[in-house]
Order: sequence, then C-alpha cells, then structure tokens
Amino acid sequence: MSKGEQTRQRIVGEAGKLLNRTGYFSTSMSSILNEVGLKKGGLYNHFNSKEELALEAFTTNVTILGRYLRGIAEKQEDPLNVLFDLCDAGMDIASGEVIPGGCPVLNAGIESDYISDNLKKKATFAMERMCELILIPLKKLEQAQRLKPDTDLKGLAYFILATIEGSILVSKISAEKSGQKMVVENLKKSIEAYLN
Amino acid sequence: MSKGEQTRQRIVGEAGKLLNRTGYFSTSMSSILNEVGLKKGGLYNHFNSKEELALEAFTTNVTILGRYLRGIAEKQEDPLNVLFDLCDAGMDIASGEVIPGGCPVLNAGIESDYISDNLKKKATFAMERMCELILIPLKKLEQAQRLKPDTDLKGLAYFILATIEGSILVSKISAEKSGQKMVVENLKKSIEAYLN
DNA sequence: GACAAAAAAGACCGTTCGGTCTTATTTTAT
DNA sequence: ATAAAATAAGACCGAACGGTCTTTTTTGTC
Repeated sequence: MSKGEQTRQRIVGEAGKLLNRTGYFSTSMSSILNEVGLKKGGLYNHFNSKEELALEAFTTNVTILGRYLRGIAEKQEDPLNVLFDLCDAGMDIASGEVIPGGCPVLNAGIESDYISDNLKKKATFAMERMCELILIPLKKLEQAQRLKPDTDLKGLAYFILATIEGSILVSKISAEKSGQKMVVENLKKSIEAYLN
Repeated sequence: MSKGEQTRQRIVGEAGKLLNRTGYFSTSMSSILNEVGLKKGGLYNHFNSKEELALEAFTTNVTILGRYLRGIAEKQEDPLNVLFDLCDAGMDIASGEVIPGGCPVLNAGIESDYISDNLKKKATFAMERMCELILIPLKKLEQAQRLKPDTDLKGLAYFILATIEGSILVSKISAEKSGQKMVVENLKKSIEAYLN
C-alpha cells in the first residue's frame, strides 16, 4: 500500500471517529486536520470536500459496525443465542467500544436529513442491512419451526432493530444508568414470547 | 400580553420548529430570523444568544409534546388502551404532526452531547418525564392485577419508550414505508405478553 | 398628544468556516 | 542517482457565522 493510500485511510479513520462523536456540522475540517496531523493541502489532496470525506467516513464506520455484528453472529450456533447476542451488542455499541460516539446509523441518520441526499441514502441502506442481519437468525428459527406460526419475520426484525437503537438512545440521554440494560432484557423476554 | 411578549413567543415557536427540523448547528440564526420575519436587532432584543434561544425552544417543544401525550392518555379509561395509544402516538410524532421534524427528545438528544450541558440536561429530564408518563398506565394495570407478577414496571416503561423512539428512527431512515407500523404492532403484542 | 420605554432595524465586527492554489517536499520508479 | 509524480505545506480567499451597537420606530401610559 502506497504512502498516500495509508494517509488517506488514516484520514478516513480519524474523521469517522470524530464525526461520529461530534456530528457533521459541529465538526470542523480544522478539528479533523488537527486530529490527523495534516494541513489543508495534505487533506484536500485526498478529498474534494467535507461531504465527500464524511460520506466515506460513514461508509467505513458502517463497515466496522457490520464486521463487528457479523463477528458476533458467528460466535454462536444457536440462532436464538445469536439474536440475544445481537441485542447485547447494542450495549457495546452505545459504550463506544465499537466506534467512538455510538451507533453511526443512529447518529448520522438523524443528521442525514439536512446534510445530503447521499448520506441519507447511505444511512437508509445501512439500516436495511442491519435489518437483514437480524433476519438471518430469525429465518433459521422459522426453518427449525421454533417460531410461532404466522410470525411476520420482517416485522419482528424491524421491531428488534428499533428497540436496539432505542436502547442506545436511552443509554445516551437517560439519567438511569441501567436504562439500556433494562430495555435489552425486556427485548429478550419479548423475543422469547415469539417462540413455540 | 404585551406586543414584545407576543413577538418573543413567536420567535420561540418558529425557532422550535426550525431547530427540530434541521438541527442546532445546521440552523443559522439568519434562517430563524428569516422565518420569524425579524432582523438581528429585533431578535437579540429578546434573547442573548443562539444557545439561550435553542434552550427555550426545546423546552417549548417538549411542553407541546407532553401536552399532546397527556391529551392522548386522557382519552381512554382502560390503561391498556392508553398504553397502546401512546405506542401509536409515535407515528404522529414521526410524521411531524405534533412538531415538525419529529421527536425533539430524539433529535436534540443526539445533538445535545456537543451543544451544551444545559441542553443535555433538559433532554435527559424530558426523557425521564416521558418514562413517567408511560409508567402511569402501567401502575394502574399492576394495581388491577392485570400484569404478570414480578413485572419490573420501570424496566418495562423504558422498554416501551425505547421501542417507540426506535420506531420513530425507523420511520425516519428506513426504506420500508411500513417499518414503523410493524414495530409498533410488535410492541403492542409484546406488551400483551406481560398481561395475565 | 406628549413622553418615556420598549422593540425593531440594519450597519457593523471579528472569527471561523470550507475550500483553493502555488510552492515545497517526499515518495516512487527507472 | 535522478527525474517524474505524488503528496504535503501553508498562505490565501470569499462567504457565512454569531453577536454588538447605535439609531429609528413603535408601543403603552399619563
């Protein structure tokens, strides 16, 4: 990998973390420059605009998130445990262990409305992908006839996804330290209610 | 009410809508000025800073939201129906019927981290209030012994709140038009599983 | 209707923003 | 080793930002 490519990836990485922590509009190019240790000429040699950088940084964040979630999904063979672990993963995401600042789909998704159509589309796409990820163990459960008949898998997947994201929000702004934990435990219980 | 007070409230109202739609940092004072139909001198005669205005605007938004939710809670006598209606309310909130831009607790909550401690505190407080609002019908259900024994009311309230907020997020960034509806229906089903 | 006080106007300010461009340096391939 | 090409530096730009201040207009009161 060329020196330039290395630098480019360092920029994307640092920008991704910073943008996820402090948002698109409140994060200045100067602060990104400062984080990366470059001057304007150096950075704009790799990217044409803030938006272009933010787009790529978001993609990278989503990739990291996806890799993390898929890693979790692989560690368990029982699809129900996979589902539970994905619920728990919301807590690691919220704590910033995966990406500083929490869930990029949540953070950038809220802002994306007034940043650009491209980012909005990327956020939308990322959310669909997350939904599909949840759908995988659900389908396995269905195939094993462990789900109650007539269960709408897609609806259930969106429900789980929404609650996980909601739990991240709770951890972010609730005063209750154990708020997210309570949400996740109740979500698991609710999932169990869909089982035979 | 004096003319000045009228103007002041018009500013707060318009700023509240605009800030909830387009966020704190991407909303300029100029755009607020433009919306209200005032010049700088006119606005800064009522507020000392953008942050001060945003704080008050957020408070107003939360008041509107609270009034709306309490209004819903009063329309039903069966606490279970109240709970269901509160779940459905998430859809009106998401559509911008209550406040343009969706849920201020979600929107400002995400941004509040990097705006000011005061806003963060206000968002936190607002979320606790929403949780308490959900807790009211839950307590009534418990008193009527309609809930399964050993149900953790607070945990259940946070779970419901998180899922409602998550459903608003889904409606905001998912490609699935009926995504939020699916989440809400599954939430209602999950709540039923807590009943005797 | 006069007069004081409140409210609004609008020119103005320093700063920071994202972005450009020329120059200098470093990397890479020969 | 050298030349060409890639990369970085840093001065520079116009625009927009939040905010101030003096002046003008409007409002409410006696």
